[in-house]
Amino acid sequence: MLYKIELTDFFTSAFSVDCMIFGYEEGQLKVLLIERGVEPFNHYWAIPGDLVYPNEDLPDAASRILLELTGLADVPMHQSKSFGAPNRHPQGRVITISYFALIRISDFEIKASSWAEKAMWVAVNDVPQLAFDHNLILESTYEILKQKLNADPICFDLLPEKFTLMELQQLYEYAFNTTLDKANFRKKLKSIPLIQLNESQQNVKHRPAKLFKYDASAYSSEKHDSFQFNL
Amino acid sequence: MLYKIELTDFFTSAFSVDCMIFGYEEGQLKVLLIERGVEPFNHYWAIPGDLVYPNEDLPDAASRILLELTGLADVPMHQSKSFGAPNRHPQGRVITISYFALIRISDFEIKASSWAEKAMWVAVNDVPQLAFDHNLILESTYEILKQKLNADPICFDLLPEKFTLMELQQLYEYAFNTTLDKANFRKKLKSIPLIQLNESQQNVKHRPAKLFKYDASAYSSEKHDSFQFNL
DNA sequence: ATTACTTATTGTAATTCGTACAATATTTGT
DNA sequence: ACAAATATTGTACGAATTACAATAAGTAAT
Repeated sequence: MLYKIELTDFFTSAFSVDCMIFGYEEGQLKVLLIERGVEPFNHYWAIPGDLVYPNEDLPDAASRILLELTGLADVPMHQSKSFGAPNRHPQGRVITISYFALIRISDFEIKASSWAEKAMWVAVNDVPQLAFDHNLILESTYEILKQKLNADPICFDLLPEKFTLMELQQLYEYAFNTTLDKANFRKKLKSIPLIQLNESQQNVKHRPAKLFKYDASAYSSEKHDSFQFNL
Repeated sequence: MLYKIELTDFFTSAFSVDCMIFGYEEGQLKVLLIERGVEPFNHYWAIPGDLVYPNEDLPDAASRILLELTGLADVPMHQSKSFGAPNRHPQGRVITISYFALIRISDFEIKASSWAEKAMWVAVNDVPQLAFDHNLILESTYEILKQKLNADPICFDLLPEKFTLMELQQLYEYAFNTTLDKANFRKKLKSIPLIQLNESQQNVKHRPAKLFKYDASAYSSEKHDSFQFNL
């Protein structure tokens, strides 16, 4: 640098959090978007997010902002990545820390408020051009989600509490854009604690499938070596 | 909030990057630390890191700061996690984005400069109390490193260019604190493009092992399905 | 040169896991 | 009762994993 920078020159930035909320509905993975009602990017669709208060912790900010913009409360979020290109925000230097969560769409009611004009679930494969660098954030966070889907049994956060094995399989087929063998998929599930209920699918024109529940407490009481050494 | 916050109230924060540089030497995984020569936390050991210039991109800042403090240049870094507790920095609100890299210790010369009094390689299992929340950052980044070691062939960034299979095995045994069967370890390596050289270990009091090289270009020209579906 | 010693490297057998199908079972609707 | 549709289970084969054992190839002392 050619001139001396004072410490106070550094304290001229802001940061935001962006909350990518994933849900699964009608056989599609969807993400919750809002329509902005303020400048910049007025009337653009965007990932719900806003500036963090100067004294607010990041997870608290994520919860507050998600609630203010979309009405969603009590959604446990995970940190994703941070984005800090100098010109990503037209009003100044703003770094954003992105968070994500998986929820059951039917368990929540979304309601746009504050400066969000609308809130809507959009299929991840059908997302329009978004405000700021939000398309980049979305792509990047979707990759992280897929990694997690592969490593941890978080798929059950997306499905209804009672689900058929076929629904579970279709979620994976959709997320990874692949097809899986029914019989072999079920063999893989042997390692997961699923409880078969005495209930069946309703209103189908053929043999109904049994409904299952995921036994989260049984899973967490097992040991799960993360070490697999795949190279 | 009980009072109105102006937009300018948000632009009162700063952010930093912290660079966790991992190396492997004498059978130990080590991390590069500096001794601070400034307040706050004067004379504490710390992860090399500093405030980002208001117009600087994050990866550029990481490279600049690592060079200024430790003399390391041309080290490709990956983003780790971000830390933003409101009181993590005593002089104001500072969010830090942590980066990490793996290097061959012998390929670089470290030289403390700027406000770094010293720079030193420290075994990850022998790290003292650090400045700020750097112990937390270190633990968290070490976990991410282990994940990556398991998923990608990045172990070769830590080893010398020519290595024995036993050295490779010991790196994994050390990183994951486990023991592995020699014969079975080698079978796993069948899926990795290794080139056996016409050279052997030197100066050992027993049968010397053959030296190998990793063929990075062969690996990158192969297909590597990330989808494994472990649940 | 011969031999003991130490570690490198390869081999084997039993078992489990992954994969591609095929077969059977159970419900709906005619 | 029977066809239609999907659920669920089974089988067979090869690949991968695991726990050992056996062999090979150097060093160092006799």
